[in-house]
Amino acid sequence: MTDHRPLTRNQALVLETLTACEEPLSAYAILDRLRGEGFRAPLQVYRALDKLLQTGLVHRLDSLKAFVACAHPHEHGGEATVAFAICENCARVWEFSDSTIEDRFEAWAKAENFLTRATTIEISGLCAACREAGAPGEPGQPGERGA
Amino acid sequence: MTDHRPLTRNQALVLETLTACEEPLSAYAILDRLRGEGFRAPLQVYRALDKLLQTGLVHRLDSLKAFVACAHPHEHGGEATVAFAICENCARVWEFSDSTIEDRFEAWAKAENFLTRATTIEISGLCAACREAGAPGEPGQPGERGA
DNA sequence: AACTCCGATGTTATATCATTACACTAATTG
DNA sequence: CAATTAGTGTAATGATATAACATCGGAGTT
Repeated sequence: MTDHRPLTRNQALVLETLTACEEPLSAYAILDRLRGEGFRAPLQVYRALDKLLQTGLVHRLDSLKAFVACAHPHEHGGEATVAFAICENCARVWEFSDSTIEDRFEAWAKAENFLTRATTIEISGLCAACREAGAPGEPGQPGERGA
Repeated sequence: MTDHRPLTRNQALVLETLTACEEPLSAYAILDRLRGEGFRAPLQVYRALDKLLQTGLVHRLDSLKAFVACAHPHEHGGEATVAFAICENCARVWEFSDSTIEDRFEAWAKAENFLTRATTIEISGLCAACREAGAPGEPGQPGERGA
């Protein structure tokens, strides 16, 4: 299924850009970072992303309209169900999977005779570091949104 | 948290539009359906949607960039975690929740000290009726994507 | 009533995200 | 070499969402 032809220059550049960045990047943010490499139009980015998404090397975060390099590209060939936790303060992303959760979704699908094609799970909130630092949104933290 | 002031005219119109429709609607589709009621600009829709999303009467489906009326508006005040199954063929949406799944997410969050604010779960695939009808995408079905 | 606050509204313009259409290149394979 | 297939470059456009600004109207004052 996942055809493993080598990455083209554009695909490699886009993947490198995402891998080098801690945070998700929008397609246009990727474009801006690659202008020095000759990128000029959004399509150059979107086309590379299409391929990288197909092969599971990159994920799209719908809730952010942004893209991240896969944290575990070797582990799944784009098959497994993955959940993302996204810090609203620092924008970092944690990628994890849970077989119990997968089982429950499968059970629901079986009961409803629903044929699952793709599952998107995104959790927004505050990561541990940002909570400690008293990032906005943490209840009980002084000095924020007082009025 | 969920303040229950009555809906304004614009909010009520947007909610009625979504409730009357079996499928999710984009903001611009809602706008078009409400031009007869005097709607002229996207903001009129987006502002009503903001309120309806806050109160949990409407959900946004990130994967479709579209909005649906909540199927169980009385049950949760916008608090519970809900999963959506979306048929790629007929566009209908099933809304369900599963306490085991919620528990697993909570367990992950606790272990990582992550403060969850919102959870988005969207499953794309084919519903039972569309599978039976041989909708595109169903493997083993004759007459589709032969070449 | 006059005053103030706040949420909602109407309108224009603009920002952001994504795709269509078309012409062309390069590698693969019969 | 012809045919096929993926990829590329460019311009134009479509689709989704928000910013900025002026105004309105109800609720609670004083």
